[in-house]
Amino acid sequence: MIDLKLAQKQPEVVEKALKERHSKLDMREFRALDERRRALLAEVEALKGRRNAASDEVAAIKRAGGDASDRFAALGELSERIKKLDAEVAEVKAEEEAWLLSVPNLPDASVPQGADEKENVEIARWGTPRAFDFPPEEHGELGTRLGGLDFARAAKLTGSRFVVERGWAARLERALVNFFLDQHTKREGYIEIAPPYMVNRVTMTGTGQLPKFEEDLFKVRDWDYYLIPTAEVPLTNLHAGETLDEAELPLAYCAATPCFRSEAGSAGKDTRGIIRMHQFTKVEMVRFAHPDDSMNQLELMTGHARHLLELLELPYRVITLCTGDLGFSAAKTYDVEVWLPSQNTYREISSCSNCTDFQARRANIRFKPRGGKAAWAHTLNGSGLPTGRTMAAILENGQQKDGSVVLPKALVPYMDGVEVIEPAR
RNA sequence: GGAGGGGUAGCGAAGCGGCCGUAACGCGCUCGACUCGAAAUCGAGUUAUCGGUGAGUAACCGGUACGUGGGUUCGAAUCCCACCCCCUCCGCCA
Repeated sequence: MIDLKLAQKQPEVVEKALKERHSKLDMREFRALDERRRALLAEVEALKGRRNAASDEVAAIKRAGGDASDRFAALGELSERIKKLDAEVAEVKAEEEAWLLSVPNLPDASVPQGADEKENVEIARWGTPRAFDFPPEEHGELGTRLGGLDFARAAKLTGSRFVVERGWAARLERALVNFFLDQHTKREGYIEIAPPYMVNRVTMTGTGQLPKFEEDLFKVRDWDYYLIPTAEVPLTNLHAGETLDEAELPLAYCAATPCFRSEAGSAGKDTRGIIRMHQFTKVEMVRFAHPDDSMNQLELMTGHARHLLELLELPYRVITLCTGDLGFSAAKTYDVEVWLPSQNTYREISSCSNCTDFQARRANIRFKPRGGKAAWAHTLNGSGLPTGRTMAAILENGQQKDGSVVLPKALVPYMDGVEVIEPAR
């Protein structure tokens, strides 16, 4: 949520941000609601002031042993008017709140201007895509041929956009989770969390998935619970409603969880392989930072995601999302894209964002300097990394002419010494 | 699922329908006194949020908040209803 005061006092700043993001929201709607709310509030507060004063008088009379019942009729009428006005204020306030909740975060000044993903800016590249002397096989086919991925049975069990992993693939999944978590917890100082995979509506609202993106979520029937689309949701909300000690910052968490996404609106996209599933496993990094330090923290955290790909010997590039392509909660986002030989292109494998105070304001996450006043903390999140897309990249980049796959050396200890996945015979 | 107890400031906790929300009391925290310094002791201070006036995140005036949402009442932390969470016990269960 953006700052109410900012919208009231510097509407031009919000207006500019909305324009940069190519949003259709109109500040005039907000202005009308805000003015109406304040007018109603002034009116009802004056009436309440009168009621309070009168109540004090009644109390004084009663204490003195007098009879104040002749005042009750007029006061009752006053209370009725207050009740009606209160209801009106609540209605307008709810509308105003809904409007504010639908406003995306303000892009950071360093974010490049642009309308859509075509105007994202590449800022770094690592590794060289391998030259193949045979046509590289797509990872879904490859994984199926090697007996690790089973889309047919997943479709039988559930439906499309699910996969069954068998043998080496299931083992590789577990190896990747352990490898990622070990890097984060042992080398980079993240605290490992095992959170709930279902959260309530308030939690989903805190990180910005609700109310706007309900159709992207799986909802639990008869409960106000949702399956998490990413561990960002429970991790960021860990400190919802809390005031952190400034000395604790930056605070870093990581978690490996399944992620559930309805993928509404992406019908027909990425239908092959395991790039876009309804369920996938991801290790997520979340950081709570001091406002003055959060942009440094974004660089640091993006570095953690990049380092994993370097250890896995997977070529990648990093892009800065332009204003038009930024996610709802983010002020600045780096996407890390891994090389996929079968598609002859880089595909997103990690998205690292600084949400500044946008989620903190929704979820009420603050920090307090010693002796100072509490302020909104900044929250950041990034993938580090999803197992599925990483597995896709490992399979495609490591494939050999003989149909086998050579695994990255860093994973061998996690695979009980297995270096190559051989075709079954 | 059943029975009972509870939810009030950073924490613990008191609170006969009006004199209790700048919320008793205790702890903590901040500042000061004492001290070479510290501890102990003593003194002072210490809720958040919204609206108005205002250049002001200063000051002043007012509103709101006792888990959440309703209700009763001239007036609710206090009475009634529903829901949420925590604790104890019972049942069921991986």
